[in-house]
Amino acid sequence: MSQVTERADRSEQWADRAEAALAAAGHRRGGARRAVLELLGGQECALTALEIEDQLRGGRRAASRASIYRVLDELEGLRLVQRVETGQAMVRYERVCDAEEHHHHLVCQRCGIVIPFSDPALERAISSISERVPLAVSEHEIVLRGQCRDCTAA
Amino acid sequence: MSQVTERADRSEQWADRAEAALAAAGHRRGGARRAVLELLGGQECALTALEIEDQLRGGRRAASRASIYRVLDELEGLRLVQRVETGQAMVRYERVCDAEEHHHHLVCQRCGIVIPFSDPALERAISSISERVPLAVSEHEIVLRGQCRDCTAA
DNA sequence: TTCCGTGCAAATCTTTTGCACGGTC
DNA sequence: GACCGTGCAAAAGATTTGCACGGAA
Repeated sequence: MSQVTERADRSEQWADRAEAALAAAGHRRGGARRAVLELLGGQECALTALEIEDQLRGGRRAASRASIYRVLDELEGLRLVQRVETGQAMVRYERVCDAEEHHHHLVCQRCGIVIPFSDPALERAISSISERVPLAVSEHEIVLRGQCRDCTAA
Repeated sequence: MSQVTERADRSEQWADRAEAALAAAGHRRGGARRAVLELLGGQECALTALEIEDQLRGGRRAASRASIYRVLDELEGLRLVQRVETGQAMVRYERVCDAEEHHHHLVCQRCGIVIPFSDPALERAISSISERVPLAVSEHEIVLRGQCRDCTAA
């Protein structure tokens, strides 16, 4: 099976799993939500609410901005989606996935591009800290900022 | 010299150094800016613009919200202040200090309290990553979220 | 005297909310 | 048929901007 197909499968998996979780939580189905789920499922990294709105208007089924925020909020509550604070004007959202896909973000301060990265040693350091800190840690977020290669070249 | 006095000195140092940097960058003096500098200099951790406004109105010299945002923006540009994205509604700001005071943040998702922490192993992991990543890293930010002891007890 | 820093008020922009309609269960 | 999800429009809230005045250089 090709990598592309694998990814498509995994995306569908996530959207389906999310819809099942929503149903289990007592939610009904709806077009706007399904569209957001499918879009997020196919994304590797974080999108803003406005990017989601644009992409949905461009393809699939359009959804109103209010519905997008509502869906994202529900999904965040169920831990299916997480917010990413890139330090730009808007909050970004991405699907929560299994440990092996867990990642953090690089943000270019010039062009704003967001690039995912992951590092096992970093995760170990975080776990270790989490045990020694006066807080029951349930999640962590790491952002590295700087200038990306394209912007450095330009 | 007592710890308290040391801290007071360090705060003044920061405010003075910041004012010098501002002057070097061609800025004139001003009351609102001085008030913000003195307040931030005396803080160990990050404040929101609105918290700054409240504290200034309570003591020292009051400053308008617009001026506070303008001052924070200037200071951020000069790398004297850094934004902290705690994932709450508002951005927080804190003074940038020397390496030994460099820290990150714990955020309670229930009560919103922000607690600083630091960890050398974590910094090493970050430095190591910074060299291997497709971005010229100039800063990093780490936030651990969870529930603080008070909220767990309550 | 020139120009910048400040305050006030208005504008901007993201995110949230109230309400009515239509679809899901 | 009851209730929830959705869209629209208005509201809310943080941050930014335009403008005029007073103080710093």
